[in-house]
Amino acid sequence: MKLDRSKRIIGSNAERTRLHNRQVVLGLVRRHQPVGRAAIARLSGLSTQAVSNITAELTEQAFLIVAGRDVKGRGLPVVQYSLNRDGAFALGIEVRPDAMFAALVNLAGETRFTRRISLSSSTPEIVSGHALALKLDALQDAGLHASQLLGAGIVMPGPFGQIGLDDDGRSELNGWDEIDPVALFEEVLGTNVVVENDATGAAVAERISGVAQNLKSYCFIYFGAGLGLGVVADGEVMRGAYGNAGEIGHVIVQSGAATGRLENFASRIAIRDQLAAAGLMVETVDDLSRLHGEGNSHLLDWVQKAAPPLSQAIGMVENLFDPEAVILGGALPDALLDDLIAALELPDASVSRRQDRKLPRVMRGASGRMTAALGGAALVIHDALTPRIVAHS
Amino acid sequence: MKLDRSKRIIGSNAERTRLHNRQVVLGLVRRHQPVGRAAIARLSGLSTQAVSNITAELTEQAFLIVAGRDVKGRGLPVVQYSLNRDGAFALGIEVRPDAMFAALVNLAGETRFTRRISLSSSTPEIVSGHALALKLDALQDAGLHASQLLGAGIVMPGPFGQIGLDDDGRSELNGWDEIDPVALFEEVLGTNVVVENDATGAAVAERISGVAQNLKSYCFIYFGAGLGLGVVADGEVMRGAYGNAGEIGHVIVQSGAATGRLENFASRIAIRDQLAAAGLMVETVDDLSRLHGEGNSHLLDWVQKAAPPLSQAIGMVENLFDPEAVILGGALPDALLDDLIAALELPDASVSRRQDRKLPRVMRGASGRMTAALGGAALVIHDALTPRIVAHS
DNA sequence: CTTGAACACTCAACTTACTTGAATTAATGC
DNA sequence: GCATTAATTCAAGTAAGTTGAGTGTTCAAG
Repeated sequence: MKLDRSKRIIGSNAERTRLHNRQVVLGLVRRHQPVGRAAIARLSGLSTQAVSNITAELTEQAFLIVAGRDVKGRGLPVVQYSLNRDGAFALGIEVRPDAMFAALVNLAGETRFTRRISLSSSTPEIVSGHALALKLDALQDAGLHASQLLGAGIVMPGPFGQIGLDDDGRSELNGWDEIDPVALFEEVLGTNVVVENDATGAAVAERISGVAQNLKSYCFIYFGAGLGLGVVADGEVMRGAYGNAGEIGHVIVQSGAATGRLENFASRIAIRDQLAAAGLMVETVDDLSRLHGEGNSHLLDWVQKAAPPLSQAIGMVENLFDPEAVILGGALPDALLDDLIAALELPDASVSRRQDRKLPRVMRGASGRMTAALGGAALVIHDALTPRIVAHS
Repeated sequence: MKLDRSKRIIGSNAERTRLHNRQVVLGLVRRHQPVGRAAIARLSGLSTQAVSNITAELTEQAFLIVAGRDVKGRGLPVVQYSLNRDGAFALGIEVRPDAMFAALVNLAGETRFTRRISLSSSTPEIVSGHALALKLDALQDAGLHASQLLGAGIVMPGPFGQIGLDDDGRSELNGWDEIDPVALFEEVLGTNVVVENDATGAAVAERISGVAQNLKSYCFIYFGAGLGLGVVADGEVMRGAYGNAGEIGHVIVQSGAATGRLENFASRIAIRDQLAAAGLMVETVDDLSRLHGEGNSHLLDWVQKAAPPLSQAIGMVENLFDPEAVILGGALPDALLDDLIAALELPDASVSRRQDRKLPRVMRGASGRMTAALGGAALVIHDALTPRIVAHS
C-alpha cells in the first residue's frame, strides 16, 4: 500500500482559528458535560463571548444540545451544554482478507449499526465496492442523511508498505501494493477517510467509549491475527514514520526456558496451536468463549503459559512509553482476557509502579468484539473532537 | 521530584495565531534557508502579505536576517531570508549528582560557551545557585544580554517521581523529592525553563545540529550512567504520562545463553565491569578513548558481547516506534560507537527493513560529549522553532 | 531594442473572529 | 427587600490574515 502520511506544517488564520476553537469546545464539552459556557471559557482560556458564539454555532449544527439549566449557588442559572449524541456519525470499516465489518457510531461512541460480510476476494475493486454498499446500508438502516456522516475510518491489517516483516501471508490483502487506500476510499465513499491499523483503531475506540475515556497516554495490546500495540501519547495517536509503529508481536521474550517472539506465546495463533495440539479446532471467538465457559484445561494451560512472557512485554511497554495504563483487548472473550490479566505477574522494575497510582496497571478493553471496526469510527470521532493545527499535505 | 507535565487544551485567538505563524515561518526558514517570502507563503499556506509582515517582525527582532537576493529565472529577484544564527540563544544545563555542565547555544545550534563545575552536594539550593552563576557566566562570556536568552533547558537524571525503579542510588539527587524543578529554576534563573531527561535532550540535540536535522520520527539510544531512549515522533518529543518514557535499560534481552537487562550488557556500567574484571579501572570518556585507541582487547570483547543484545533491542525499538532511523550516542567515544554500530547484526524481522530506505537503520549521533547539556539548550531552540497550540497549565 | 510575460513584493481596503466593558438577568444570603 | 454573585448578552474595538490592484525586475520573444 502506498500510504502517504506526510503532514505539512501549516499557517493559521481566522478561519482555522475558529476550527481549532470549535474542536477545543467540543473536546471540553465531551470531558465535562453537562457544562456551562462560562466554565468552558475558563477551561479554554477563551472569552465567554467567543465561547458563546461557538456554542451557538455548534448547537445550530446539532453537535451540541442544551441540557437544561443548573441552579448551583448564586447568580444566573447556568445554561448547560452536552454533546448531542446523535448529532453526527462516523462509519468504521474493518477490512480483513476474508471479511469486512462495518459499524456506525454516534458522537457519544454508541453503536447504531453493525454488519459483517464475507469476502471471496480482497482486491481494491471488490473491497471498495462493498465499502460503498456498507455505507449506504448503514445510513439507510439508521435513517440518516449522508451529510450527518463526519467521515469513515478504515482499519486494515498492517504493516503498510513493502517491508521486511514476514507475515506468513496470513493477513495479506491482494492487489493493494500500488494503491493509496485513503484516496481510493475517499473517491468511492465521498467522505473524508482515515486509514489505520487494527491496534491503533482499538486504542482510540477505548478513548471514545471505553476505559480510556479520561486518559491522555496509554497503550493498547490488541489480540488480532497476530499481536499489535496501539499507542496514544499525550492525546495523539503514535503512528511511526511509515504508519507501522506498534509491531509488538515480534518482540523477543522468554517463557520459562523457551525464547521467542511474543506472538508465539500470546496471540490467537498461539491459542489455536496449543488447542490443536490437544486435538481441538477453534476458529471463532465464540468457540473460545464456549471452551472457556466449560473451563477447558488446555485453554487454562495457555493462560498460564502466556502470562509470563506477556507480563514481561507489558513491563517493557511501561518502561518505554510510560503510559497511564496498559489496556488488553481484541478478538478474545472478555472472560478469557480477565483470566489472562489475573494471571499476569508484572515486573517490579517499571516506571509504572508508582505510589500515586489510581488505575490498575493493566485493564481490559471495554469495546468487545467489534473493536476494530468500531475503532475506525472512533478515529473519525476522535479527529473531530481533538484540536490540532496540522493539515495533511 | 514533583514535575507537573499536565497541559491544557487552549483556545486560540489572533495573538496566539500570530505566535503559531511565527513558529511556522521560523521552522520553514530553518529547513529551507536561504528562502524567499513567496516560497514560505507557498509552503505554509499563508498569504505572501502575512509572511511579509511576519518576516519583517522576525527580522526586526533579530531572529532572521536577509541573506542577499537571488536572481533565478524571471521576475523580481527574491529577497532571501536565513536564520540569524546569533539572533537568540538558549542555555542548557545538565545536572548530575557530582557535577553540572552548562552550554550556551545559538539558534543554529552552534555552541558558544561550555563549562563544567564539580558539586559536593546536589541539593536544590546548591544546584540552583550554581545554575544562576552558570547563566551569568555564560552571558558575560558570550557578551550577551539576558534578553537574548530564549530560555534554559535543564537536563536531569530521570526517572521522575517516586516510582518502582531501583536505580541503585547511582544517579540520585538529594532533597529533590518535594521540589518542582521547573518552578524552582524559573524562579532562580528568571527565564522560562524546560526540564527533561538526558536521552530526550540528546535526541533533540541531534535535530537542531546533528544527524536528525531533517527527520521527524527517530529514536536516540543514549549511553549515560545507564541506558536511555529518547523518542521524537512526528516532530514531537515523547515524554510519557509522567515524563519517564524511554527507560530502555530495563528491557530484558538475551546475549548468547545469558538473559538479563539490556543495561547489563550495553552500557557504560557494563564496560566498566568488564574492564574491572580484567583489572582495568576506567572512569572517564577519555580513559575509554585511550584504551580504544590502543586497541584494548577487553574493550573489543565488550563490543562483540554488547552488539547482539543491543541489536535485539534496536529491532524491538524499530518495531514499536517505526522510526526513520535509530541514533546511538552519549558518553562513549565516537570511535567506540562506530565499532559498536559496525558490530550490530540487526534483525531481519523489522518494519525498518524497507526497500525505499535512504538512511542507514542505525547512525551515530553527532553531538559528542556535551550532548546532554547541549540537548537541554536544543530543547529550548526546538520549542522556539516548532509550532504548537498547547499551553502549559 | 522593444514589448510582454513571469514573478516577487507592497499598499490599502476588507473580513473574520476574538476581546473588552457595560448592561441585563436571575438566583442567593442577610 | 436589597445587596451580592454569577452567567450571559450587546455593542464597540482590535489583531491579524486575505484580497486585489499596482509596482519593480528580470527574461525572452518578436
